[in-house]
Amino acid sequence: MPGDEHLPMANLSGQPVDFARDLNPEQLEAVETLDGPVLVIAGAGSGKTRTLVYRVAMLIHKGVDPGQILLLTFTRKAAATMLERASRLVGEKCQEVQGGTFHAFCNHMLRRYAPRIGYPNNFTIMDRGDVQDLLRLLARQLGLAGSSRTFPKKGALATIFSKAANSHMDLVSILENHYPHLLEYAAALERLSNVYNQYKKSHALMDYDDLLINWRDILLECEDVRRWIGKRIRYIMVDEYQDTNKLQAEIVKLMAFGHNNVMVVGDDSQSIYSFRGAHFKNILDFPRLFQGTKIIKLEKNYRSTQPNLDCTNAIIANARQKFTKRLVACRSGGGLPGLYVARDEMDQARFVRQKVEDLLTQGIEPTEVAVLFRAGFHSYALETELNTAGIPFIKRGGKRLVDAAHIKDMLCILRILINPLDRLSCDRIFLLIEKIGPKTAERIFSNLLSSQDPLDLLAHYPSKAKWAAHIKELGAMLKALAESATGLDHAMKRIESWYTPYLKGLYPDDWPRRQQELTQLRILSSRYPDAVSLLSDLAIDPPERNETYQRDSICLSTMHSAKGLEWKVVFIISLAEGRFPAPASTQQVDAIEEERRLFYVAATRAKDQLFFCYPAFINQSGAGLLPARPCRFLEEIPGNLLKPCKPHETAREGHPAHMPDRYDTRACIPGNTEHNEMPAGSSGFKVGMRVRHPIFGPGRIANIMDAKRIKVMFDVSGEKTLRLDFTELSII
DNA sequence: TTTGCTTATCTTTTT
DNA sequence: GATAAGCAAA
Repeated sequence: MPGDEHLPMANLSGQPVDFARDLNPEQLEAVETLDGPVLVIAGAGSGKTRTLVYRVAMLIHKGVDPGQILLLTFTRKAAATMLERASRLVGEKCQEVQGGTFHAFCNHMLRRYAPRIGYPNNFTIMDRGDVQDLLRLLARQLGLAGSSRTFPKKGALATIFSKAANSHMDLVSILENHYPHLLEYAAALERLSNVYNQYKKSHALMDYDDLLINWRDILLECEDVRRWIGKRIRYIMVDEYQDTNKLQAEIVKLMAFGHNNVMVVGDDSQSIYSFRGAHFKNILDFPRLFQGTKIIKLEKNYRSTQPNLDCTNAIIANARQKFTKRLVACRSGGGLPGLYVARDEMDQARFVRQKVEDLLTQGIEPTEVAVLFRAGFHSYALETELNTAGIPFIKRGGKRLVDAAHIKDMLCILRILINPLDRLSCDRIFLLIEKIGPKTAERIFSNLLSSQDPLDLLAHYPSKAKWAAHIKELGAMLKALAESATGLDHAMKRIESWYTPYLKGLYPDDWPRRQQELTQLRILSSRYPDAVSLLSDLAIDPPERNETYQRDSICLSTMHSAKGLEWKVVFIISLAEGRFPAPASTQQVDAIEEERRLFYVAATRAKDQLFFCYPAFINQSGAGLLPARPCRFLEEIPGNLLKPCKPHETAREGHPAHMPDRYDTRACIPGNTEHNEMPAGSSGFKVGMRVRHPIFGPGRIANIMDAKRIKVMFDVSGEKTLRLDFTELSII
């Protein structure tokens, strides 16, 4: 690239940006292709972010107005990080670049254009919990709720409706494809779905999907908006494109009206959000959506050391779907990833804690250490361990601040201020008051419905019942807040002082802890001008629960939330069957393949050191402590690519006494399977046992036909009948 | 009608 | 180990 053509840019070091020096040829090509559709297929750790950052810098360098650049990423934080890095290259101008998530951007646009489709600008966004509550209410009203024990639960309902919305299919096809056992309820679900959609429209409510659907519809129906946005935004970039769905692809296409300057970046082997309607095929469909797409592949891995990459390659090599690229490592050196077989989850937690302590004394920054796991609750034991050891951590994923009951209570007051006839919020608040149950709450609400001024009615509620005084107090506060324009800050303080007695009554044991979270909420809300923007932001971009701003915290995260991040040292824990892959995913081959990609995502987060860890005994709900096998993906990694870790000497002292003596941790190390090989023809097999075949892989015994023949349902290749005298089946 | 008590049931992942 | 649903008493 001829550097002298470029005006020198003022980066922080005072040196002009040297694109050719800082980027490899493929990255450079992506950065320099400014016009037309571009698809960048980028492997894990291939400098995806770097490429996007430099492209933003290049666009600005070429004189593009920063306000005309849109950077859509998976989280708002990711966008902020990228723009911060870009501003180090080209200065402050980057702050004008539009950046954020799809949902946040759609929300932003809808606050302006919602009236086009019959919504007010101050519509309320429902999070998943709100949707579930509303569905339960509507199902009850339709008389569907108690109709049968097999009627889908509210969570399942929300998932089904959302899937239909995101994948552009009608309800019946979704049921046929994914939930055949619910087909008998097709008519009822259809009715519920219609009622739900109508209710949302008539009550100014939108769920996450509506943010996308409604913005898409406005773009489709209003040519002037389409033209306006096409002029307003000249360059669109989308990160993590493998995790977008059809709806989002449509929106991108519509917004690129008139210029088609779209660059999407993604990795089909890291697609882990199919439950949200994403499919890795979407990224491969991009060239068909945009004629003349330039395809660039980034296949060099800059993040990980070779031994780590050998492991991750082994994981993805067994995927059924063969992926579009092959990763080559750039870094050399580094030790083998460690494998620790813990006795149970307590021991696992101790191991991680001790390793972390070692690392910290070695001078590794806490922020360079992460512990990853499949589900939020897998880290409970570790959290306790770290707390007692005094090691600060932040947890990503799992329970959120806005899920806490006391936070919801506070926010419901704000919602009532925006819309006094918000049925669910009113219910929630009325039920706080003593002697008001479901029936009374409903009666009060129906009175509100038929009144001219609902808040005024509350403030002077005509009733001699014990609870009436509390209702009046509530009404008076709401009325005062609605009529005064003293700002959100003041309102939050007022609401909190109203709520405090309820908080103490509701949670006599731990109200101080909860009150701290209320303070956290107040600090958070002080950054917002009004309740509408606070509520929509909380719904779209929920803050971490213990965002304590501790700089020196290690990170505990679900594998999903670790997407796009990297650390020097990464522990992946609870890699035992029954924990990972998620038990719910082991029924379908597609789902298992997604779990594999998830494992791949997790393992590729490590720069230097990687530790796999699993407990040999896990606590299964109800059944108590059960022996567990290592996760199937872990077993697929050749034993010579891993280094077994020994437990710490000090850890030994604390061993639980109930562990069987004959249990030998070496037995579970992959590659060391002699111990459990069954002699051919042995009758040691039982129906339901998990077995492994040298070619077909893992499976479950479906039937034992006679002494020599056995039927096995293999996880990947389906049911096979095997002759025991010819095969080497091992129990796993 | 509300409330308090018991029991069963599960636990993916997230914008 | 939290949380919802079910049942009996106030």
